[in-house]
Parts: sequence; C-alpha cells; structure tokens
Amino acid sequence: MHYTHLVFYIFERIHFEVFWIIMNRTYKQIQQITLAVDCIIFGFDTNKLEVLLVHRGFEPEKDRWSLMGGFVGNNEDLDKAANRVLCDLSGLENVYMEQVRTFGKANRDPYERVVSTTYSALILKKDYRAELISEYRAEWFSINNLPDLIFDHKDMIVSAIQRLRRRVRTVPIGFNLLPEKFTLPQLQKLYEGILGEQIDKRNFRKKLRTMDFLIRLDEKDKSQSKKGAFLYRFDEKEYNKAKSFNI
Amino acid sequence: MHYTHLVFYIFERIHFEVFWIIMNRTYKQIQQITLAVDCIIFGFDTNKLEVLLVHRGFEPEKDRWSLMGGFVGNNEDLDKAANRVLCDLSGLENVYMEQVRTFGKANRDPYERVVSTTYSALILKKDYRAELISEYRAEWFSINNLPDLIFDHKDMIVSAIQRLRRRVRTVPIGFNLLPEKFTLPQLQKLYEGILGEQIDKRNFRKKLRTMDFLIRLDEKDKSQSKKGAFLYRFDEKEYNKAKSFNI
DNA sequence: CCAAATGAGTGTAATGCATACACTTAATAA
DNA sequence: TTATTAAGTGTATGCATTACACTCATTTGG
Repeated sequence: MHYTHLVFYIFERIHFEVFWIIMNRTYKQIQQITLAVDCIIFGFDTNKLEVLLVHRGFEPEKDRWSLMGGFVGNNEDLDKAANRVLCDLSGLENVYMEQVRTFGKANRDPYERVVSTTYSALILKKDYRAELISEYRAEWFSINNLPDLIFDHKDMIVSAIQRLRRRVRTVPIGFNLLPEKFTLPQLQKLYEGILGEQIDKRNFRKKLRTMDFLIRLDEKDKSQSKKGAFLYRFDEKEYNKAKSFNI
Repeated sequence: MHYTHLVFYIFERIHFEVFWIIMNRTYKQIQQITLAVDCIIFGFDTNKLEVLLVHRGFEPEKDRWSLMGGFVGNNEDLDKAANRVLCDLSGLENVYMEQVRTFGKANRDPYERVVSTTYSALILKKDYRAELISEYRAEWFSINNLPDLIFDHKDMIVSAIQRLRRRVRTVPIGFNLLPEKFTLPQLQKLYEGILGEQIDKRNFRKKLRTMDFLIRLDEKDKSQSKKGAFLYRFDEKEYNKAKSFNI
C-alpha cells in the first residue's frame, strides 16, 4: 500500500472513531452525570458543635478545606455510598446518616459537572479515632469559625445545621451521644451546644419531667460536682409508646 | 515532512488520543449515573388535594402510572431540569418547584440504574390547560386514592405530601393559589383541603386576624352565599415585615 | 310580604405551654 | 466551721390553643 493511501485510510479511521466516540460521549453526556455524596459530620464533645473537614493537599483547590466526599458507584445505593465514603475517609463505621439535600447547579464544581447529595450525622468526637485525623488530614472546626471551603460546601454545612437543629428538637437523637447513664446537666449542655443557645435550667427540667421515657436511677455521678447529679437512662420502650417529643 | 514521519506522528497521536479518551470514558463510566428528576404536582381546585400522574402507554410497565419525570442534562442545573421536564410533559411554565429529596437505591428502577431527585409544586388545577391532559395522558388523582404506580413513585408522593403539609403551615404558599382577592371561607377550604382535616371557623379567623398582611377590602363576593363574604388581599410588603407565619 | 334557607360572621371561657426569674441543698476541701 | 461548687427546685404571667352556638344579611319561594 502506498503511503498516501495509508495516510488517507488512517485519516478516515480517525474520523470514524472520533465521530463515534464523540457522539457516544455526547449522548451519554446528556444523560449521565458524576454523582457524589458529601458527608457533614457534626461532632460534639462536652459543649460545642463542630464539623469534620478534610484538608486538600493537592491541586486543584490546594490548601482549602472540604467535606468528606466521594463518588457514587454504579451499583451502589446512595445511602450506602455515603457510608462507604465516610468510612474510607475517616474510619467511622455504622454511623447513622440522613440525607439532607442534593446540590445540582451545573457549575457548582468549576472543574467538572458533579451533582452531590449531602448526608449528615451527629457523633461524639471521642468516638472518632484520633490517629485517623492526621492520616487523612481531617480536622474539627467549630461551626462558628469555618475555614475557607471549596465549591458550595459552606452552603451544604449551613443547610445541614438548620436541619440538625430542627431535628434535634423533635426527635431524641441527642440521647445517642450520651452514655447509657447520664445526668441532666450533661443533657442540657448537649442541647445548648447543638442549638447554640442557653437554656433555662428549670424550664428545661420541667419539660423533661413530662417525658416518661426518662428514668431516674438511684445513682449519682460525682465527677462534676461535690453534691453529685442523679443519673438517668433513656427507656426505649417507653419512648415508643409516647407520641411526641419536643424540646 | 516525510510520509513515514507523518504516519508515525499520526500513530502516536492516535495512541495518545485513544488512550486518553478510553481512560476518560472508563473513569467516567465507573462514576457516571443516569440522573432523573420526578415532579410531584399537587393540584387544588376547590376542596381536595390531587396529584398529577401520567399513564404509561408503552412497555415496560405499560398501563401503570408514574410521576412526570425525565433525565437531567449534562450542563443543566438540577432545578432547571425539573422545570424543563415539567414543561415538556405538561406545558406548565414558571411553576415554582422545591426539591423534596433524592431517591437513590441501586435497584429502585429494575431496568437501569437511575437516581432521581424529586421536586414538588402546588398549583391550581384550572391553571393546567385541559387539552394537554389528553395529549400526554395525564390525569389528576386524589391523594387518598392513588393508582398503581411504578417503582418508588408512591414513596415519593408520600414524602412530598408530608413536606407540603409541614410547609403550608409555616410559609404562606397557600395564598398563591387564590386569586388576587379572596374570601376567608375560600382560604379556609384551601387549608382544609391541603391539610386533609377540618378547621374550626372561629379559631381559624382568630389566627388570621393577628396577621397584618391580610387586608380586608370593602367589597364582597356574593357568588357563594346570599349574604356575601368580604374579600381580602395578601399584602406582600406587610408580610415581609412580619417575622412569622403559622397556621 | 313573610318565612325559610343559606352561608358569613362573631366571642368567651378553660386549658395548656412558654417564659422569666432566685434561692436552697449536698458535699467537699481548706 | 466555713467557703466553694454545681445540683436541684416552684411560681406567676402572658400567650396560644381548643371547644363551643348563636346572630346576621340576603335571597327565594310561597
């Protein structure tokens, strides 16, 4: 075969292949999109609400902070993806996360089109193994003092905080953060930390007194005061009988 | 340049381009997913809440009903996609829809992997041009009497109803469904229809009396009774001053 | 023209819930 | 014994929610 023919043949192949590939990609581009999950992990220790962020040590957006995020696999439940990503990036397992909302502006990620569904959880900081923090360059930040975040991650955190505060008042998720036996001052500090506001002790306790699923034990915890504070436990069965929860 | 060099140059280019494109596609195929939006359109005329569904005249799932759904384009905002799909399938334009939640179980659609974000709106049935109903085989169904729906569309409707009922109590979305001038009996019927429960007339009006953005006019509507009912209007500016809304 | 019918409009009492607010108690350590 | 520390308790007030029944204005038909 003459070189000239070969060159034309090659050009034709290129034309055909590129046409096919481009068409195929174009068609797929209409309908297939990279789908991500981003996890907003709220952490609480004794008084403040913080959020776990990871440091980007690479370009693009080097040295900024981001939520723990990753892509959704093709045969993976969205909920499962959120848990996998969280585990991959933090070692946290069996964390109950709830979907917050989906962020889908075409240009929210300026590098490529990614639609991201956010999930949120509330955990105790001490349950997070400290060694993983350095490994993944993750850090806790007070929700009142967030660093510079990539993309729309700040909006994601804000909407997750709103949801958390609404939810913590109507569902007893706060009790999951306390040990089996806890004191009322502990519980109050928890709510104050999450809601970001002070609560009157007497009014708070008055409301709790109406909740039959809070059982006072005959033990006291003396670690915080000389007098000691009565320990309580959360009774699951009683709670299921109750219709409402509201703090 | 000699042909030989050109050929090798071309081969090199092909190698590079194809490698890049293949890698890129492979990378994308792992992570790209068909993303859909489904619209839950609640319609109200005078007393009942209904939802707009389309009949599937084709396999698979022929003769079952579904929400109005479609795929999200690659350069299309998620919110915009919802509006486009709604318009394509119903002719409804400028409908303000809000995101409800995203359904992402791997097998929710047994035919292919599709993640779907739901959007919901509340409109007046009469604003929907009737001729489009037959064209698209769409029909209104009472929310208490839904037909057999494909996939998880029933769950989608249920979660949208919950959200709508929560929202209609805290944001004055109901007023959008009424004409400029409306009567209090009309307003009450609207709320009763959406909430699915009876409301005491005196208590309802007592609450409305505290809302400064409801302005009573010096006109009456006599179409519903011999006595006639006073017309009111919703004052946007006064509402913006107000901090709260709660019915 | 009077009676019946229809839907519009109004008020009060009781109860529960949210808020504001200050002192006493138990225990320990100095 | 006294000082310190945090735990624990009650009341009064206002505001919102609920339950509840009659009068009013107008039209229609006898």
